[in-house]
This record gives sequence, structure tokens and C-alpha cells, in this order.
Amino acid sequence: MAPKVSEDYKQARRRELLQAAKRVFIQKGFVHTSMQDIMDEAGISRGAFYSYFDNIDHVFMEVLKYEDQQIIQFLAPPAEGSVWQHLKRWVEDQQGYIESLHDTLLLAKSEFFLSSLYVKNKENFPYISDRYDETAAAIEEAIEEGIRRGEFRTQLRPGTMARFLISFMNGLMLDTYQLGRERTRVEEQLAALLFSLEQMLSPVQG
Amino acid sequence: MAPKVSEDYKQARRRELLQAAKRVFIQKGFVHTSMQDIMDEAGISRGAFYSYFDNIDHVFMEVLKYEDQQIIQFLAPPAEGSVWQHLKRWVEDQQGYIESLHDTLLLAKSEFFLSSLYVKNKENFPYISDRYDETAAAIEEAIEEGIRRGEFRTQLRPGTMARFLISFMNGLMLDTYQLGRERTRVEEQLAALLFSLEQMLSPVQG
DNA sequence: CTTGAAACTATACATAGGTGTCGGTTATAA
DNA sequence: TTATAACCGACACCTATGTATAGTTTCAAG
Repeated sequence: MAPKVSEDYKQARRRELLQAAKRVFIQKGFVHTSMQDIMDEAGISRGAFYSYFDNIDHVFMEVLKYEDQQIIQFLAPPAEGSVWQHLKRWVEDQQGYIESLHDTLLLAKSEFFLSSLYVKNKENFPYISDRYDETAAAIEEAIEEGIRRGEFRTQLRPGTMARFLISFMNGLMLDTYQLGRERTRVEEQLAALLFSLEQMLSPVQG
Repeated sequence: MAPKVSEDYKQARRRELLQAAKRVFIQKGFVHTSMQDIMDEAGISRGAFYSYFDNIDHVFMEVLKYEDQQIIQFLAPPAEGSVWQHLKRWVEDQQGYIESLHDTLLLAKSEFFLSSLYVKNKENFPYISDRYDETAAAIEEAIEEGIRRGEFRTQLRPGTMARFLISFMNGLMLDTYQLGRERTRVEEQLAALLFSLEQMLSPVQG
């Protein structure tokens, strides 16, 4: 006879499972999450779950892919307004994001990509390097657009500034995750970042 | 009868064990290192090893303490020379350090302090927050010394700039550990950092 | 409505790896 | 010589993985 369920159903179920997995990863991180934890959260049996995913690395990578689908390119190319205002706004928005890091996959991602298994098998996991390059390229593109419009007068290469910004944000997020926003003084640091960017870009309409 | 060995011997043995542990942690990180791995590296039996250390968290914390003893405060208060030259030199030195991250405890430390067990028991592990505060204070002190000498004309609070520097360096180190120095463009980023610091501090003798 | 196959449950299993302890052995300082 | 600290390695225990099995539910084609 015909298959029991439609392809759509399978897809939907799979998505449910990934959502459950995501909840667990957010709460427990990667290292301390077991397959059983995810099965319990999803309310599914061992056998059924293993028919969807091979192992926990597989589950996690699928969660990341699923997550990426949802993320809109808010860092995307600048709209019609001022590029500087756009960047400034983005930096200011980061503050709210950083204050809710415990509700994100930050911990799980950091653990996963630090694990030596990953670092020693970079080739098999192009995800993170691709992600880094894409993010850098997006920021770089925004800066170049500003230059094209005559809005910025830059002292450094756009790609350098983009990566500088990424390094800073990554460091700030991890430190703040571990130590809390009071100790790292998030707001002040972001203000310092804006100051730096302003010096680097010399925006005409500061 | 009297104890079999001298106190000195015990201390020395303990140090040997910590050195072996350190080698393993450097090579395998924290998550993928087991007690057995360390015992094998040290060439000691389970029982003997457990008479020195209670569990792997204990071993790791002791490694960190041992490591701290060795580290001299090279970021220490500025000598008699120019504070700006001192800071500049320090940043330049970081490049070499960053290129050999795989021979350090960076991975192990990151893994250890990320593990949710740690994050959810901050109180029990004052190490990392103390370390952060101390480092920030050291940089802050250097900057303030520059101000006192009339060498710097700062736009931002010294504590903010210190933490800004730490965030950036932490982010750069982790990204570079994972992606390699070509991809993150370490040299250029450090140049950008120097540019930023120069704008922030306005050193009189650039 | 029947029915057959897919999806699922619950549980058992073999494997693997790690933990911390314990009784016995070795080596040395008194 | 001898008591005792330092050491050894087997052991019992636990947790997790991935597979396998038998039996049950569900759904859609016929």
C-alpha cells in the first residue's frame, strides 16, 4: 500500500523534533545534552528519533541549518537611509541581544565549535568558516556602500574593519555570557565601539 | 614510623603530575580529556593519582593555579619609558602569541569555563571573574598612569577602554584558534586595534 | 470498510568509556 | 626490621550510544 503519511507530514515532524532539540540545546548547551534528553523533550521513542537523525552532531548541525533559515539578514545591505545611521542602529540593537544570550544557542554553538573534534576536522564542517566569511562580507559590503556614496572617508580596508567588529562582538558576547553585563560593562563598551567606528569611518553626517 | 617520603618529594611529584595534565589539556582540550588520559601521560596508577586529586575539575583548577604562578605580569604597570610605546609593544607582541594558540590552554580554558556546570555555579569558581577584573585593572592602571604623566588625553573612561581591549583580544583569539590567522587577518586586525587605541588615547608622542 | 505498510512505542541488548574505591603490594625512613 | 605512606590495578558502578525486536497505532490506497 501507499506510505502511511505525506512527505509534508514528515517534514513537519522533523521540524518539531528540531525545535525540541533547540530548546534543549539552549538550556543545557551542547556538551551536556544527550540524545535521551532531546527524545524526552520531544516525547518520542528512541527508535523513531533515530529514524530521523543519526547522532547528536547530526541533530545539532540540522538545528543550525534550521536556525539559519529563520534569520533574516538584518545586518543586510544598507537601505536608502544613511549607512552610518544604519550601522549605529545595529550596534545599539546589539545591547538588547547581548542581555538575552542565555536564551540563545550561543553556549551550544561555542561548545560545539570549540570541541577539538571540530577544530581537527574543519574540512567536514564548513559551516563556521562560511558563516564567518558571510558575516564579514555583509559588513564589508555595507561599509563599501558608504564609501561609494561619499559618506565614509576610511583609513583602513573595509574587510579589516568588518573583521575587527566581529572580533570585538564575539569577545564581548562570550565574556558577558560568562560574567554578566554589569561586570563587562556592555553599554560602555558598545559606546566605545561606536567611538572607534566613527574614527575609522569619519562619517560626514555624524 | 615516619612518612615514607619527604614533603618536598610530594610537592615535586604533584608538580610533575600537573605538568603532565597540562600537556594533555593543551593537546586535547578539557572536554575530551579523561582522568585516564592524564594518568597514562604521567605514568601513574589510578589509585595514586586519585590520592593527589579528587576529580578532573580539581586537576584543571590546579593546573590553572600552577600556570598563574609562572606567568609574570608582562602587562604590568608601565616602566620608566613611554606608556604608549609600552602598550603598542604589547599589542604587537600579541601577534606572535596568537599564532601559537594551539600550544596553549586556550581551548581547554574556553571549554571549561563555558560548560554550563561552571556558568551555573559561578560562586564556586571565582577564578575567571577575578582573572577578568585583574586584567582589566592592570590595563586600566597603565592607561591612568599615562594620563597622570600627561601623555594621554582620553575621550573615554580608562576602565571602558581596558574592557574594550579585552573583548577584542578574546574574540580575535577564539576566532583565530578556530579559523586560522589568514582567515581572520590577524595582523590587519591588530593594526586596526592600534589605530583605535591611538584615537582613544591621543598619545602626545605617537 | 478493509488492509497493508509505514510510523511509532517500549524495551532489551551489546558495546564503549569513564568514574571513584578498595584490598593488596612495594618501598623507604625511622 | 618494620610500620606506614605511596602506589598498583582490578572491580563495581554508571551513563550514554546505536541497534534490534516485538507489538501497536495510524492512515491512505484499494
